[in-house]
Amino acid sequence: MSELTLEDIAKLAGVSRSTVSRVVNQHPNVRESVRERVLEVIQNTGYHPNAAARTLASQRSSMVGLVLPRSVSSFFADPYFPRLTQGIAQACNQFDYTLALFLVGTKEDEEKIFPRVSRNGLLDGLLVQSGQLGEQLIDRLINSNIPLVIIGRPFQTEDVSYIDVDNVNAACNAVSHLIRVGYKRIGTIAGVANSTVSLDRKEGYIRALVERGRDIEEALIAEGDFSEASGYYAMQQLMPAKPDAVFAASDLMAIGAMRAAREAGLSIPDDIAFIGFDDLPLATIPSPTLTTVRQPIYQFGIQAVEILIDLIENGIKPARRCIMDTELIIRESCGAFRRK
Amino acid sequence: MSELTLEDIAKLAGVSRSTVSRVVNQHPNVRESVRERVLEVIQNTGYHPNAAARTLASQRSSMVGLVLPRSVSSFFADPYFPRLTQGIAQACNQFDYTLALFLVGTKEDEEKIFPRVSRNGLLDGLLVQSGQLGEQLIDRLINSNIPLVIIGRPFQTEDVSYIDVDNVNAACNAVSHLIRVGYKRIGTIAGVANSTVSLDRKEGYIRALVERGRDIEEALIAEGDFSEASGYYAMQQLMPAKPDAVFAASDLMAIGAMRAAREAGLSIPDDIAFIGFDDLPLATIPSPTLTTVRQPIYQFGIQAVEILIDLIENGIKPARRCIMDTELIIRESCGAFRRK
DNA sequence: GTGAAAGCGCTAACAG
DNA sequence: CTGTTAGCGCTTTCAC
Repeated sequence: MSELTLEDIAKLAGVSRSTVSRVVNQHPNVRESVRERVLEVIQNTGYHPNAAARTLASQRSSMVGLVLPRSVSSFFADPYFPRLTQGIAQACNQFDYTLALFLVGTKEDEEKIFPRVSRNGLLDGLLVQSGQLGEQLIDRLINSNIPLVIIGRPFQTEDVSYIDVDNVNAACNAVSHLIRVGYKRIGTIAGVANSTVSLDRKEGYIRALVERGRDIEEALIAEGDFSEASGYYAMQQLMPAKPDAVFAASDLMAIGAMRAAREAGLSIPDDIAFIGFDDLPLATIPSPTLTTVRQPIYQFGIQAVEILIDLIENGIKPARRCIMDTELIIRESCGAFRRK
Repeated sequence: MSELTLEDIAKLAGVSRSTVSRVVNQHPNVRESVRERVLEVIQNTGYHPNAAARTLASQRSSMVGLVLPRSVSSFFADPYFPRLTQGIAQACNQFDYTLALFLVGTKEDEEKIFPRVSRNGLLDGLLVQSGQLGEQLIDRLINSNIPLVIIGRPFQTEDVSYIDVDNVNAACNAVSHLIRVGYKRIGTIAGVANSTVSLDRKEGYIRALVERGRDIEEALIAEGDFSEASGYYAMQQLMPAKPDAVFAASDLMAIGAMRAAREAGLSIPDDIAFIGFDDLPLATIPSPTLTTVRQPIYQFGIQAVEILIDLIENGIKPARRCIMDTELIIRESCGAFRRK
């Protein structure tokens, strides 16, 4: 089919190239009759403007990139990322942007990818999942001055646009709920310590206990990597401290922890209660179903894109911030329905 | 930083634009000393060629698209897709291609996306997940003559490059295994009927039974949509027919079915055995662990990209085909370890 | 409202 | 081996 150019269409419609360009770009200054004629030719020929030429001339590609850094790529096992990606892709469709996906596995990948994500790289803007410590990619990107939205609170927050949930409060609420229901020895399975999410959720856990005058016991704090398996192992570590409730920093870890508890002969939530974080669809599958902190993951993706497009179209200063709400979804695993 | 052009670098290095271009593109015809000098300037300035200009001039973008059509987008809940995407992204990194991701949710999305994925759309080639009936997008794409690799056997197979596993054989082997272990009333939970995967796996199920002279009972055949929940419901439908083994067309459905069986008070694999398909990481989590047909999902992605690049660089004729091997992974749920 | 003309930054013959 | 010269297909002033 087509290898048609603007010039060809212009000739066929009996107008100049500029006029066709105006029609294509919905520019107002075109006589209605002319517009119709041109549109018809475009229809009939199945013409589509050449994206590269357009990008070169207009300095706009209508493409944004999503960068999922090193530590994250393996997390692709966590439904969180597909869901986030889906929200982002959905928003891109809606706003007529194309989404480029960069999974950064290694330091080497990072080098390779850099030219493609920095200015001149065919991208109008960038979404970067972060919150990792020592993410030097982020610093380079910030310096390169490309519109950039960080997903998850970054360590350095000056002059950076980002979107996040209030992890501290969310975690604090979840743990407070456990206290309210009557649990005494509440443990937590935190995420890897080099990320803001993990730190914030752990801080929320601590805050809830401190607010009620409870002691913080190191033996009641374990660490996982957000995976099911890590939740399972973390729970085994917690066991000797005899927790009667556990707040896990992700649903997957909560589910792994429940598995460990069940294997150890504990009954949920009578012997031990659990609360997770995310509210993935699979939270409703185990029995008992999982009480968890709902994050609006999909909305998160949509928002991120909206902010990015704002940055692209209206300049990157001042930095935009967006903190989204969470909600404690009470199901069976926290014992609220039984103990009360 | 940089808004530098080839021209600038040329001036700084005291050579012509073409020479710089040659250096950048690793063209051999450059004197070593000159190359070094140019390279140094590039280093110092942090110059990166403008991708749009390059694409326009060379008619190559080094970008490929991955299209996940309508029916599939919701399936993003199935770890299969993230895993596949990961393989593809990995291969793209390796071969220095950028990956554009298109999640087609609605018919409307399809229209919007079309210009961006057809010729002129900034993409050198396309990977399309398919095997759906009535995927008219595919036909349009084939006609548009863009290098295209279909992931999953498409309905129309003439002149199309695709990559798939031998689903018929794989399913047949799985079911034969159940027969060998001694199960008598083997049911299946098939996928939605409008896809080649579902059809092929169901055919394999039937073939295995027929080969052993067994009857096909409609009441032992249920249908799901590959999700956990659909496996759960399909199992409930199967229950009245009293199957003593079930082959499910996906791990997720197998897990859902096992949940239903357990709730009905059946013990696995003593009362009823299960085999899944995919071998997702979560197949090892339930107890008993899930026997399943392993697909090399990640490798699948890598292969697909390799074929696509071959198509891009060496022309799209003749169509390439690639059928990958599967492997039956025997764990606990099929009862092989107990019954024998 | 419309056309002519000048690039956007790069690649790729073609001479030399 | 290197520089000169055309474009790639489109957007965007600037006149008319």
